[in-house]
Amino acid sequence: MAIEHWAEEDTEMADRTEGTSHRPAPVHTHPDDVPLLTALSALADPVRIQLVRDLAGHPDWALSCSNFDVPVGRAAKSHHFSVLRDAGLVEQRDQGPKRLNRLRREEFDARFPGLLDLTLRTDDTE
Amino acid sequence: MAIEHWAEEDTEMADRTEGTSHRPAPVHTHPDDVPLLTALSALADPVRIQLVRDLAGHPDWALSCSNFDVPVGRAAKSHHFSVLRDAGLVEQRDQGPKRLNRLRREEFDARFPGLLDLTLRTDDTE
DNA sequence: CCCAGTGTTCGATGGCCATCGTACAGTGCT
DNA sequence: AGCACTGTACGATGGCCATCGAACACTGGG
Repeated sequence: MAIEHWAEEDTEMADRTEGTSHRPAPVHTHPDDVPLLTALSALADPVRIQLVRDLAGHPDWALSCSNFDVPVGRAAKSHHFSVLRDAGLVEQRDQGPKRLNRLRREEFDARFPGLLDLTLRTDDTE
Repeated sequence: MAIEHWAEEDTEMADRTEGTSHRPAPVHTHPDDVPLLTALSALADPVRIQLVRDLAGHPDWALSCSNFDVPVGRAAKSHHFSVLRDAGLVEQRDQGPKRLNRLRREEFDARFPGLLDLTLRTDDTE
């Protein structure tokens, strides 16, 4: 299960409609291949929760990584997106120099029913 | 929100200046007072997941701490139960030298709908 | 009263992880 | 070409946390 249909390789050339990328494509993990512990660990971080929530508040592919307003530097932010990809929470697509993001709502919810909704709608009163 | 109703009764000793128990009662946190991040962090640990699952497989108050078969020493186990208490996942009650446990299913589920069920029934394929 | 069983606390340790700064690599624009 | 922008890779660092061993505290029973 969980077929990665992404296969993009550093093909030397050929003009493509939109795909000619000499840049390593982001590695994705399908939610079906994600252990529960990985999913929980991914969401057990304040910055990543904020990223997910922010992402949920915008249309798919609307936000590039730099558009997220989190109190960490670029390096850490990049790391967090990597974690979110590995947890099957985020899908990324390159467009120009930017890396657009999409929350994998349905796929993730199919694997971990309710977890994403919980993360999005729980009001953190403390 | 979250009233702790602690009226443990059965101690015979009439003379109670303040609980004849000479042992510090376990400190509990009601799920309503638990931030999402705390709940997720509590469950983002393999040993604690195992504890919760094991607990769910037995009737309330059926298991004392030593009855759980996890690959850690007593000290670490005690620490894990402390974390679970702070996350509103476990309630403990002293009986003799033992400390009996109960999974706070309904209260926790009311605060984080689906999270506990998810933890209990997700099959970890890897 | 001692003892065995149970659980907590303490200090120490090792490892993992979030973060930073910097350097580097692609991309598009002028 | 050069440049600004975007994101990643790398090494280092600091902190948090899971774990252990040992010491301690409480309980009930012989």
